[in-house]
Amino acid sequence: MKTVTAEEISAQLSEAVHEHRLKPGVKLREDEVGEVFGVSRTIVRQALRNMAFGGLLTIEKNRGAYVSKPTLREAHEVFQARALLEPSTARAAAERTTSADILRLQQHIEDEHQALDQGQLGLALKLSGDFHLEIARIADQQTIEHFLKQLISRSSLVIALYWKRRNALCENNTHNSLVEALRKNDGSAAEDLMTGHLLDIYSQLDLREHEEEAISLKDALHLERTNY
Amino acid sequence: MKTVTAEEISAQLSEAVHEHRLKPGVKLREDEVGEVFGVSRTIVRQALRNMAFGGLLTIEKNRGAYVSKPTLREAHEVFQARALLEPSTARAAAERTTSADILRLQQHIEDEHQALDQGQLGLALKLSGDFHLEIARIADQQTIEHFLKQLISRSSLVIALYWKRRNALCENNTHNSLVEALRKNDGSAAEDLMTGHLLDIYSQLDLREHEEEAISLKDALHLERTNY
DNA sequence: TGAGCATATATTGTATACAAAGTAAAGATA
DNA sequence: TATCTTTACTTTGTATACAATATATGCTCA
Repeated sequence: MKTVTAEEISAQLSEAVHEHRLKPGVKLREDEVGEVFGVSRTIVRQALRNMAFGGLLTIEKNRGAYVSKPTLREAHEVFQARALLEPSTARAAAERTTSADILRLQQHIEDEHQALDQGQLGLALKLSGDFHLEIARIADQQTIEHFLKQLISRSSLVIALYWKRRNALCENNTHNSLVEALRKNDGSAAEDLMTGHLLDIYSQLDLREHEEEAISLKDALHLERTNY
Repeated sequence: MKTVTAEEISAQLSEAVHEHRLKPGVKLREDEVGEVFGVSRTIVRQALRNMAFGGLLTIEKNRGAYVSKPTLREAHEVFQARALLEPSTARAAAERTTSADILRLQQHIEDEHQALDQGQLGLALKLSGDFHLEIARIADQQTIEHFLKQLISRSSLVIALYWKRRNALCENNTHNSLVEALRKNDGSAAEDLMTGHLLDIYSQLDLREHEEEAISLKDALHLERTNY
């Protein structure tokens, strides 16, 4: 009988968050998670703490672990950080891309399209993120890849909260253009395309100030009462 | 009686690593650490895992936690990542720097000089790192600051392993110039100075291939015997 | 009723006990 | 003497028990 490690648990949970099967604000009880994976709370707690370190979960003392709800400020920061890391990484990748890499990237894009056609929005989102990670892998930059993994996960949370048009994930050719630039080993083009691509995503978010969410239902009802 | 948290332990251990009181390769036994801080292994393990996530420690299954020994490759990657993050951050900081910030930075530099004068190389190194973090704080970029914290810690490991001149930490005016650029809210200058500063540190590392370290003393003796 | 309080339950936090793996020391054999 | 094996010991890995805290439920009293 194979024993499940904390890393495997956090990987699976992260994937679920990334695919929006676990939405921001959802609580992850230690017992519950432990039962699902057949391990004790000891292991679960390791997994949850790891995820919290990457910003995917927020652990409130004595209250538990919740899927993070990035604030507007965090949303901005995540994309600002990506804007610093990814374009240069794309440039570096372009100079090292092999034909095997191209095949893999094209497969990625294909999978993504297929997921979209089948209405699996979450899966498509996950694959789209993996595409970006793949570029960091090609650039052979493990440290940046490590950071990017966290940023892309958090991007997924941002998208869950702030995406403008909920139902229409627009078809996008940028990934294809990027692959083409990589294939031609054109670093400058890859860098520029990545910069534009990130701005594109960023601009599709609704990052205006939202009215503060009601603290509780009770308070919300109070509010209504005073207003009428 | 105040109870010590995992975060406090990892903070203290990180500081010790940063100041080269704990050198690369040193093992941190759970019992030992727990005794020092007066907590059980449960808490210690949390602290150690957190540090491992940031790359400061390396945990080998069933063998324990060791202060990381960055490879040459990792050394390069750390400074490449810093080169992507820090210049832009310095620029952003310049546009938001207040006179209070300037005072704090100048205090930092003064403390650093004092530490150097007193021969406290480790402390000086730590303060120098904090200077860089302070700039990220001024830029008001928590996400980047979080990453930078990890990168700067790892830089300290890199310096411990690959610094060219062991005994002479050269006096350096770049930090002063940077403060001056920030004071004048001159973003371009700050960005350029930071770029140069990082290259400067980078160039003072001996990042050529070292001969592979002997696996063990025993093997080393074997080698000698066959050579003579 | 409804607010405040007391009790009960559920959930997380920490320490400890035991299991599993690694390490070192002593002894056996060639 | 050198290598291999066995044994004892040390250290880490995991589960569990208990403590502390938070949440929910029911009760009292205005």
